[in-house]
Amino acid sequence: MEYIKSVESVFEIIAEPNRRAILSLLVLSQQSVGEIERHLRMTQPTVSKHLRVLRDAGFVESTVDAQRRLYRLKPEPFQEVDAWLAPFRRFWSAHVDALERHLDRMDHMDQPTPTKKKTRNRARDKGEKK
Amino acid sequence: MEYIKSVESVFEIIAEPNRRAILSLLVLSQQSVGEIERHLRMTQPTVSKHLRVLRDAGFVESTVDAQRRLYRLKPEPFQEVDAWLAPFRRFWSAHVDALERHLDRMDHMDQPTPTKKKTRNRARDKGEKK
DNA sequence: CTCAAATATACCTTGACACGTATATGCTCC
DNA sequence: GGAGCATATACGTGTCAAGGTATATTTGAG
Repeated sequence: MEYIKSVESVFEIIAEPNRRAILSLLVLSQQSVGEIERHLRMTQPTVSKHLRVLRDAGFVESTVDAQRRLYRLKPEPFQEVDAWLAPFRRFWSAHVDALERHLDRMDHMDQPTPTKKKTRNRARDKGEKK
Repeated sequence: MEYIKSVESVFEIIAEPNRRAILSLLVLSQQSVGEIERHLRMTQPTVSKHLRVLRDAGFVESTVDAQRRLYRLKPEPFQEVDAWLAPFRRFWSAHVDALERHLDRMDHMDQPTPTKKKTRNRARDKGEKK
């Protein structure tokens, strides 16, 4: 009966690490399946399947070049992510401002530590692993 | 052997629709578990479990208020998503610009329409930050 | 100390999905 | 038209996460 596959949300698409890797590669320039395969060390079927998902979700499109297919990014889904992020961005920028003010105040207190002025190491916070 | 649960990426966290709903609710104001439960029509264990995941991932933090726990957002993980999006943002804004140039050219072809010159709706523009 | 309310966790079941191997389809060149 | 490369799909398998129900934990009230 083939139910409509129900377009999964863009978030489920980018939740997969290999798909994010493909997208990050394609942002540099368009690539063929084989090139992606070699760059990312994935098997060919895996690449093809992820590309299928990405194409169905509108993240990429392809053109035919002889036997190759060249894949390139499409902007819309990224804008969707960005749009979702917008309300939170307003929220967090307030926080960052507060944090920076706080840290600036700390800078004046003491600490001759060789902390490179501008390069506050954020990035992580909880003790994640790697 | 209990492998380390390996902090899952922020993308896997926000891939879950209920979790995105919780986040969207919390961006308005902090909420107790019960309030979230009622607003979103989810069972209490489901809410608690998602909050646990969100807390472990650093998306939220909680404070105790009598028997209630009040949950509120934390900004860091959102910034992580935003950072990932950055390269693509450069990419897609180029596309939007191209589209705008295209549309501007169309404007000149005919149409004495009083199209407000400068105000093509750009929505994004990334360079926010007052 | 006991009860009740609010929240957290345990256990189980189910379904989705990512991967690998094998195979099908498509395109080019001879 | 057949050989060979590039890409797509089918199928079987294992893993893992999400939800439900039941229960534990914490806190406040009396």
